[in-house]
Parts: sequence; structure tokens; C-alpha cells
Amino acid sequence: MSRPPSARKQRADATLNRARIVSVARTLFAEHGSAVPLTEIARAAGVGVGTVYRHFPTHADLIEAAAEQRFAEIEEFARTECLRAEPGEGLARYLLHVGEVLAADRGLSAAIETARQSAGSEPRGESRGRLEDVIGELVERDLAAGTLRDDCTVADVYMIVGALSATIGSGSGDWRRLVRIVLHGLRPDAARRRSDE
Amino acid sequence: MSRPPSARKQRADATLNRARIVSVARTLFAEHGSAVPLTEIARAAGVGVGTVYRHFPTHADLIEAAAEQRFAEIEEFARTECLRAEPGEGLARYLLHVGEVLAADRGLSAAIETARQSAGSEPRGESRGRLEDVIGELVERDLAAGTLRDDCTVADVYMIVGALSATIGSGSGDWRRLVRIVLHGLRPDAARRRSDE
DNA sequence: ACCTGAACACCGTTCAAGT
DNA sequence: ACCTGAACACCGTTCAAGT
Repeated sequence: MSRPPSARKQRADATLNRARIVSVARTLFAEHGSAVPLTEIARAAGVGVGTVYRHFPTHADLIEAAAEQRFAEIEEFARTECLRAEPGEGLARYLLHVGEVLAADRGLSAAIETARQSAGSEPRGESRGRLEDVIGELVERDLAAGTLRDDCTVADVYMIVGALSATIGSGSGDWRRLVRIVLHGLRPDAARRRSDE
Repeated sequence: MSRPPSARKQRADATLNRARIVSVARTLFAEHGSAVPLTEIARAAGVGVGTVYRHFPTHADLIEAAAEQRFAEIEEFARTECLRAEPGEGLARYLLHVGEVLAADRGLSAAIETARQSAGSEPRGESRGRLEDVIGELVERDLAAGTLRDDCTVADVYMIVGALSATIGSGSGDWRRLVRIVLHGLRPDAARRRSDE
């Protein structure tokens, strides 16, 4: 489902190995963070190191692949829970949920950070693109409900998620409080409600 | 000035070497981030690797020592510029200034992150303690001026600086905008002005 | 076409020998 | 008391040999 058409003719063992590597990486990253030695992943997956490199040339590729599923899950949540929530509550629900997921999966923070690096240039995983669309809808919905200041953008949400990820990763501080503060900061200011250029 | 009384009898060359190492580390960290090989620092300082380890047993110790001066500078700024600013503008000035410094010194983010790790347990550098005091005054002053919600605390400021540090370090996103959003989020909400609890 | 794992490079850390 | 740098350990990455 994920393979581009040009690379269709894969050998059966190759496909299986790839799946095994991703599966193992997902577990180990979630538990110990994304700094797990590649050798360990290879051993746990029952393949040689070279095989890991063949499928995932750079470290970031593997991290990305391991995170794909989480992003798909988050997208699903955003569609079913956030887009159908009380008008104006979508973003709040979204940020709190992302926080929960980040807190439960230490490897995901790394995926978010490496995604940052290649911002705009690479096509990235496919879940990512769809997720971006949903976030766009989310923002527009809350804008219409009047709970967001009118200059709020998808880029803001990405920046905030990055900040949130770092806060959770560092383990200190009450990240839920940060979410509350930021959400409050994104509300329209009663004072400048109608002027605005 | 920084040495504890018990370790007074240091040999002249040891003191000099220590100073050289810190000086070199400061430059290299600022330029390339804190991931610079220790071998390179040793070479640039004109000492053997063993000497670096003798003075700074852990990597975090060196990062901390290199950052000390910056923290002192930030403290100075906080005292002269923020504590004497327009009432209610102290924290805003502080966060913007810290952002500038972080943007100009790539190594400082690492110092802030490692400071996080050992939060509460270790005595840390001396500038750190004094800085914490100033931030406390800053918060109280803005609270009195009515520009901060009454549950705002020094811990909030630390969490925010951490988030800011990560955002700047990742290089993507408009960190000044994040500061603006957060500051807005820390303003007292007109609606819940007196009830509370 | 794909896999394996030994080989190489690099960096962190220690420690015996030197002053 | 302190310094040096070779030695060891560990991990990332490549590539010749195998199926």
C-alpha cells in the first residue's frame, strides 16, 4: 500500500524483512527513544545490518517509517474526534491528544524533529500530507467558531507541536499547562476584535 | 572566583588549562552546537584529552561551564533592563532577549536542556541560582502590574524558555511569534478575574 | 536481487607512563 | 599534582562475498 509503482517487483523476503525491521524499530524507539543502536534493531529483527541500510539509507528514513503508523492514528483521531467536536474545541482536543501520544512514545519526538529539518523540501511520508490537510480544516473550523485569532495558521500548530514535543521529551514541566497557556494565547483578543487593518 | 575553598591549592598550569578549555568550548559550542568532538576541543586548547576529562568529568559539566558566562550576562540584562522596564513589561522583554541570545549561540540550548535533566538535584552553576531569583522578582512585578494571570510561576517561565530553546534550535518557525502567543496566553483572563477555585 | 557480517572509520573514555 | 596520548570500547557505515 505504501510502495511506489516503480518499485513493485520486490522479492518476498525483502518485503518481509522491511516489515520486520519497521515493527522492531517501532517497539524499540517507543521504549528507549530513537537513539537505539542500529545493530540492536538488526539483531532483534533477525537480519544483518546491511539489510537495514538497504531499506533505510539514512537514520531519518527509519525513524520516519516507524512513525508513519502513529501519524495515521493521529490523523484518524483528528478526523473522528476533533472535526466533530463542539465547534471551537477542535484544536484543544487535538493538542491534548498529540501530547498524550508523545508522552507514551519516546521515539515520536525524534520523528517530529527530523520532519522539521526537511520541512518543505521532501515529499515525506504520505500520512504526513493528509494530516496537514486535516489540521488545516481544524484551524478553519475553529476560526469560524471564533475561538481562534484570525491570523492563526497551520504553521503555528506545527510550531506549537514542536515546542510541545520538546517539553514532553525533556520530561520536566507540566505539558498540559503549556497547552492551556498556548490555547489561551491563540484566542482572539476582545480588544482588537474588529479593527485589524 | 568560582572555585570552592576546599580546592584552593591548584597548580598554576591547571588553572590556566581550565580557562583555556572553557574559552575554546565557548567558541566551538556557539558555532557548531554542543556536539563538537571533545578531541577537537582538546586540540584547539592545546591540551591532551585526559586534561579535559580531569577538569570536566562529564560532558554536561563542560557545557555548563561554557554556558556560565551567558547566564551571567542574561542575569545582568534581566536586572538592568527588565526589572526597570515599564511595569508589566518585564517578562516580555526577558523572553525576547533570551530568544535573541539563544538564536546567536547554538550551544546554549544544550546547556538549557541538560540543566533540565538535573533539575532540583544538583547545585548547578552559581549564575543559575541568582538568575532564578531575578526571574522570581520579574514575575512578581508583572503580577503586581496585573499583566500576568495570578497562577503564573517561575516554573512556567522555565518551561517556556525550554520550549523556546527547542523551537529556535530546530530552526523552523517564527520564534518571536511563539513568544507573543505565550505572553498573550499568560495574561489574566477578564472573564475569570475574581472567582477562581 | 537481496542478504550477510567482517572491516573500516570515528569518537568517547580510561589509564599507564611521564614531568 | 597534573599532563599526555596511546589503547580500548562502541557504534555507524560500507562493501566484498555469498545465495
